[in-house]
Amino acid sequence: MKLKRLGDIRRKELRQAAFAVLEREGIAGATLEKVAAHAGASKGIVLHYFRNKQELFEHAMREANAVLCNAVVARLRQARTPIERLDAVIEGNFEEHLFLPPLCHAWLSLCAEVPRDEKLARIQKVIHGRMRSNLLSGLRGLTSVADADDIALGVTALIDGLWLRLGLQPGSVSREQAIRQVKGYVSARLAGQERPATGA
Amino acid sequence: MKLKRLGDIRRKELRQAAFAVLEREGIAGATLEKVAAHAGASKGIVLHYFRNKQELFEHAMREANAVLCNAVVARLRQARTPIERLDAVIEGNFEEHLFLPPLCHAWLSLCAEVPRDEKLARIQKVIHGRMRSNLLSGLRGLTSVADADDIALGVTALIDGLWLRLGLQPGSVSREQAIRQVKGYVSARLAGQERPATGA
DNA sequence: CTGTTTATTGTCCCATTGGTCAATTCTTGA
DNA sequence: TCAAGAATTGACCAATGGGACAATAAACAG
Repeated sequence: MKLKRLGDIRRKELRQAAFAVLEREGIAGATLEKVAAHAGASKGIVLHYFRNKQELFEHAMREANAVLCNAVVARLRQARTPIERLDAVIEGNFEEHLFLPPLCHAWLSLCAEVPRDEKLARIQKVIHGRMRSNLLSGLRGLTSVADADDIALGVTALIDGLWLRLGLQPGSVSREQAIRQVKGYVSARLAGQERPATGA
Repeated sequence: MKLKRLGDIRRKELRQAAFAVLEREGIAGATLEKVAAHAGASKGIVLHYFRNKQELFEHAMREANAVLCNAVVARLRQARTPIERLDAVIEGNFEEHLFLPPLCHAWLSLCAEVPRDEKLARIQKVIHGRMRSNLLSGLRGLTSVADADDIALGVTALIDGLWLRLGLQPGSVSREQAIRQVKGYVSARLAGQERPATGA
């Protein structure tokens, strides 16, 4: 196994520090100085490893996403049936050590900047695309293509919404509640797909 | 009808300007100067009517919420049956002139500050509480209390999630799609309530 | 008409911030 | 051992932002 170059280590430390500061301070309060302090370094070092503030936080978003993504992928690897794959995605998105208010706060701050940062937008798009395709890998075979698409959209929205709720009112949604909620949604949709929806 | 005092007019102009700036610039880029410029006034006037920046944006959030709330209330007034009340809430939350990316962007920026602003948190809580109670006014009578609570949580989360999607990828969700999605959710949950959910 | 309150502006101030840079220390390969 | 390159720091800078304030203009009450 190849040893890590010092630069890579620093970069990782710094983007983690950036994310940590984001959790506490939000995008407006997340300054280079604070990030440096949190990493136990000087401001200069931050700009030595990242061209500018934007780039730093773009990497912070990638980092955070990778963590969440790994949780899902790990579960996905052990899933055999479509239902198991579905559950893997759902449960992975609410893993105990991830489904926490601070993480959500940081994520929210980054999402709020998406409209003004092309790179962030691209990252966001990739993230969402992967979540969607993970879901579809389970939903195919359980229902028609059109319904699968529709349900996948619903599930992603529901998951995002539950995360948001956690961030806005910590404690109002438990991990178990969230999982039950999403699973309930999926099973209800799958069971009722042949019935038309309510009124216009 | 009593004439409005000048102060009230100014205050309204300013908090609307604040919201408009928020749409474009996000919380980090929304400066007093820009708000003043957008309202065609000087920075001084902003701090004449609002104690500080925080207070200004708190009022901006109240303002924006009132608009969205009115849309729902107007529809709610014409609803007679529980189903109609439910649809009123759902459709009101995706009204054509409201379900727009810029509005969502501003909303996101404000939500991202909730964890660091007690007042914003309170406002958010009230908003969510009202949405929930509006939903429950429809759901009661259609299902048990426990299920109503559960479905109400799901609906609010789903609505939030769809808004988020709109903000992060404008054009990826249409108003009609969103409405269909939420209505489909409700009807599926109501139809399948006697059936247990999928695996653990 | 006049004194008082209210609205509004522009200026000033100080703290902060992102970013640059030269100087210094640390690594490391030859 | 030593020179070249990388890492790291701290000083510095220009720009900006929030907020205070005094001065002026407008509205208004008596």
